[in-house]
Amino acid sequence: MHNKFYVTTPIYYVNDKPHIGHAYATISADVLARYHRFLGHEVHFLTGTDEHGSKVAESAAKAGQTPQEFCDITSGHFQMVWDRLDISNNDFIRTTEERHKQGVAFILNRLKEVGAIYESEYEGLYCSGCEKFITEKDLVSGECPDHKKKPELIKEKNYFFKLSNYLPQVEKLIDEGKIKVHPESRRREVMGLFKQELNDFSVSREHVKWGIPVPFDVSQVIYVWVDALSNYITALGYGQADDVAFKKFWPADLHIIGKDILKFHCVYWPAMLIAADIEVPKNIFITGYFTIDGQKMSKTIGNIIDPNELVSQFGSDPARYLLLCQFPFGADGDIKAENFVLQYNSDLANGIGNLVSRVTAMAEKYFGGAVPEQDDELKEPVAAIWQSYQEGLANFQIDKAIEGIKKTVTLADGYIDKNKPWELAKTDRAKLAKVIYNLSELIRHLGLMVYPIMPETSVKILNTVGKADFTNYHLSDLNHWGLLNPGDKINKSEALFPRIQ
RNA sequence: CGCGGGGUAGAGCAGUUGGCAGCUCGGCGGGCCCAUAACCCGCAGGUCGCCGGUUCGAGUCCGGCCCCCGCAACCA
Repeated sequence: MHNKFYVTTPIYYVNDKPHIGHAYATISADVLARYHRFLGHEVHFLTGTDEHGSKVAESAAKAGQTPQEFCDITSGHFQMVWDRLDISNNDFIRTTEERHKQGVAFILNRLKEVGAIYESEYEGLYCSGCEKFITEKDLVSGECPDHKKKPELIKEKNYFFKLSNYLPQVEKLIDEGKIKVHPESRRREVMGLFKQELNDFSVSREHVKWGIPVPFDVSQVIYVWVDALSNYITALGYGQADDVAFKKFWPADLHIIGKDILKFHCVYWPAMLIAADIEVPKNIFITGYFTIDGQKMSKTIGNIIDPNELVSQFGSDPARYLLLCQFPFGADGDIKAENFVLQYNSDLANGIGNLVSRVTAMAEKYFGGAVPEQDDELKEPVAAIWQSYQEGLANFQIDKAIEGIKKTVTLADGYIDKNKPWELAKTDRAKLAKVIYNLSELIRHLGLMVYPIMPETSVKILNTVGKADFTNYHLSDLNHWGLLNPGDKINKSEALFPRIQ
């Protein structure tokens, strides 16, 4: 079963609008999904929205909507932006869907049956104005700042998950690499968590109304983590009548997550799966965080960038590229909004776009748009680039793929400058034919490399050399040298990425 | 002393086992004229967060300190 690939993004909380952090995680998953499809693997790519909890209910009330109406609208924002970004997900799970509710109820029952869940009491400060528990830190001179009331100390009955029972097994799985946590620095962070106190966690709430009822106690609602994490299997049909997809695709080959939810995915989730006797995910990749102009992204600072704006300004492919090229996959990085224009112009317009334009223009000008005789002068360097490109993506290093694309462009520009085709046109037609062949074939490779990251551009590039129809091929059929044949038609490319300003 | 990540050129980042500090963008100067005023070559720019230690030699190893970030409001 090594030719399937199941990749997930976090499910995004609907109490927020999509921002570039969400987009970064989702685009990354999309790149890997597209790459694996291109390898010929059977890919299942899941994303979705997390829709329960008191915050959602509050926001809905503020907006004068029912929680479900509110969720429909905000979940729609995510679906729309993924559509605009050409995200190729196979499924979109919403935690308010019936299939998910069924699956979660099944899981909770199962955890109860195996004795992983026990009843206990949660004690906390409760504000009747907020209708929720608040912490001491929230208090202003002993009162709830929103309602100017003293919260009462109350106890509520809750169900808890016996995390401690499973911690040694989870630690062992991660230590032995059965669950691979990437990058390495994050793996160390997770191993550090086991040395600290990790408490059993509550899986239900009595006062929250907007949620999935606990199947064995309807006075309670299932609390966030069991609800949210389970999406990765409920979407595949786990706990439902039709679980074919679950049998086929689980365990996940890759969960992509943000660092804020590392503990839940690397500790709680495997523990729940072990308790329920379900296989654990193979890889968990923690993405870095953007800071903007050195500052953390936040609503209060107001520096949040809407991915829709990027698409409107640059188009879908460039938006994808610009987000991915900021820093190595897995690292944090700072960005400046003004840099997007600079990078667009240098990498895309001057780099990829201009190269395709100059090569196809020369092919047309010197050989009437037909591929001249074959040659393999650039065969070796291209093979080397492919190797690091593929090794990189096999380890989820999207930055290596981008590096390969840049190297290919640099190789081609340098090759043109070295050989000066405009001089060969006057002095040495035979040599010119070889140079143009090498460049045309190189463009074809560039088109293939670009595919996972910029799918539309890939087709445009491959169209110029008449090789855009690759639906029935795998990458391994296409990424070796010499597939362009003498006489193949080359079409002069229009500007792929018009310069901005 | 809670745990973990990080501080390297104007900006964003690489730096494997300690051995002449690199990449991309931006700036400056040259070249070219096929191409989207694009491309190629060269130059400038760094007390590698601070202090101390080990060493023939430290961005890298050790100790201490400062600052930023995540775990821990909203949130990938």
